[in-house]
Amino acid sequence: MPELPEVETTRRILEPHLLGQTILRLEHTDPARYRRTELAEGRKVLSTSRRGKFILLELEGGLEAVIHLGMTGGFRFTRHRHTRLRVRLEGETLYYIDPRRFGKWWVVEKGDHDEIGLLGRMGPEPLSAAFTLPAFKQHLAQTSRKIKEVLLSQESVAGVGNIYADESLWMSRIHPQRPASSLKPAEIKRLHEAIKAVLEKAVRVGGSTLSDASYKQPSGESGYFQLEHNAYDKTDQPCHRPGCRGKIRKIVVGGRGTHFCPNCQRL
DNA sequence: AACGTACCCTGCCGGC
DNA sequence: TGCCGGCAGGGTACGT
Repeated sequence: MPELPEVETTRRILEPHLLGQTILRLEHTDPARYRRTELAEGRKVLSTSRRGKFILLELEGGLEAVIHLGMTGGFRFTRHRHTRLRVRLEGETLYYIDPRRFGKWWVVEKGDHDEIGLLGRMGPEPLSAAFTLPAFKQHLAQTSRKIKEVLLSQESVAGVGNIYADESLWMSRIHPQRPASSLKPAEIKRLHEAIKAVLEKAVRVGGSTLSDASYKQPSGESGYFQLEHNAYDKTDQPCHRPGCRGKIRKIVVGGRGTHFCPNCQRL
């Protein structure tokens, strides 16, 4: 589900439930996926943050819980059939759900991310000042990989997944299969701005809840960005760009379903 | 370095 | 109605 806007929405909703609270127990039966969670027990949550698609909880005692939601991970405030882990707090229980079990938890010494390789090589946060046009330009110049694959790799910019890659490329009128190093300065500038605009808007409306509803906010409420999608999941529908007579097509890029307008996103 | 493929899992949808 | 293949927001580990 969860790309940057969904993860950030989740973090914002959880934060007031966690700050200053003691994690009494983290109950689960899968120590391979949810690692060293016993170290968090009995400790207070000092702060919450997000890096790309990871949620980070700073804990007492110099520890940190790192959570990746995978494809179908999320939280609920009430019991749920796909509960994989229960977070017992002083006054309530949070239910971590994950039907496909691609999500993972780690409890580590704060900042010790050796075990989580992606965290170490992840690019800048797209909604922070660290995501500069010159740095983005330089990253893209270094590789001939397809631009969509580069966006999904997390290494040039953090937190962009399949939906927001398609939406950003549509907005900037760039074909998903263009070699990254072939993008012209004006195109990179459009893409840089599109990534920020798309993610900002999506965060503002609580992310995307698709028809299968695998992502919802912890209360069960939907996000609303799916109403603003222009490419993702719009196969065969007319392109929304004013004056464009194209029709959204679906292809496979980097093994992922990819939606784009062949008329205004040319190879 | 750049691809391709398989894999980790479960649920849902469309076609037959 | 029922079965079955295909597909899904992510990421890793292989091979060539």
